[in-house]
Amino acid sequence: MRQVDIDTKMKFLHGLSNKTRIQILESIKEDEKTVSQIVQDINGNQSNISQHLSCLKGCGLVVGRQDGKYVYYRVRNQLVRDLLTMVDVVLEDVEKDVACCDSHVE
Amino acid sequence: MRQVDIDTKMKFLHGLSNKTRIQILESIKEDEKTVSQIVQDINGNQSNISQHLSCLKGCGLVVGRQDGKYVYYRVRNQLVRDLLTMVDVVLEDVEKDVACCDSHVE
DNA sequence: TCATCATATTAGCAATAACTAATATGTATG
DNA sequence: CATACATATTAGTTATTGCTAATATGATGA
Repeated sequence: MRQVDIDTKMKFLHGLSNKTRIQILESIKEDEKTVSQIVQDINGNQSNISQHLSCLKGCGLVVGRQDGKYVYYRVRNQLVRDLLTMVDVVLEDVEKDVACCDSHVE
Repeated sequence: MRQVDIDTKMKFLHGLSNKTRIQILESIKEDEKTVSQIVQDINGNQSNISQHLSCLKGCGLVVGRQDGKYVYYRVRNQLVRDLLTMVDVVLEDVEKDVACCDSHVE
């Protein structure tokens, strides 16, 4: 396996480290949305969401396209979608594992 | 797909949001190590590494076992290992994608 | 071209997180 | 039971991040 540059990797993972950003990703995981739709969707602040979208774009997690006065954002591709799904799957597994097996260690 | 609690998810993802923690995970991805081995391995500070290990344990990403005066840490299980691998895979794909297709958008 | 609407950017403040040094806990061994 | 060593915890400081409000940019259409 090739070695991925750690700083590039951190920049990428940084995209997943904030609640609002995760909410955005969940919101647009299946279909693209305009900024204002996202703002409504997750009940956020326009400036804030815009900044987070810019961050997510910088991380490569989402892409945007302008259509008239709207900008539509979507998750970059299926692989990124798969990664998001995998996070949920692994988390669920870990939760189960912790519940049953870590009790005596705590 | 079941809806994962967002705050639980954030706690989990927080484990992946720091460079030192990622270095730790990479260091113990294949085989377990003691705290001091990890400290050496990534050239870190004992207190700092210990705190990060505690964080990673809290996130469910790693587990520790005491053996005499040593504590061995390892990545929790194969699924977590797979997730770490997947991050690298997706990142690599995104990098390639950005390099070839996002230039005119930047 | 002016007014309006969608989005982006900036600046300043508030909240979190990370780091270091010092100290505490706990395990082994003479 | 005293000493040494491995790890954990705490406290204080610094650095990073996120938020909000205000303003700027850029597109549309009267």
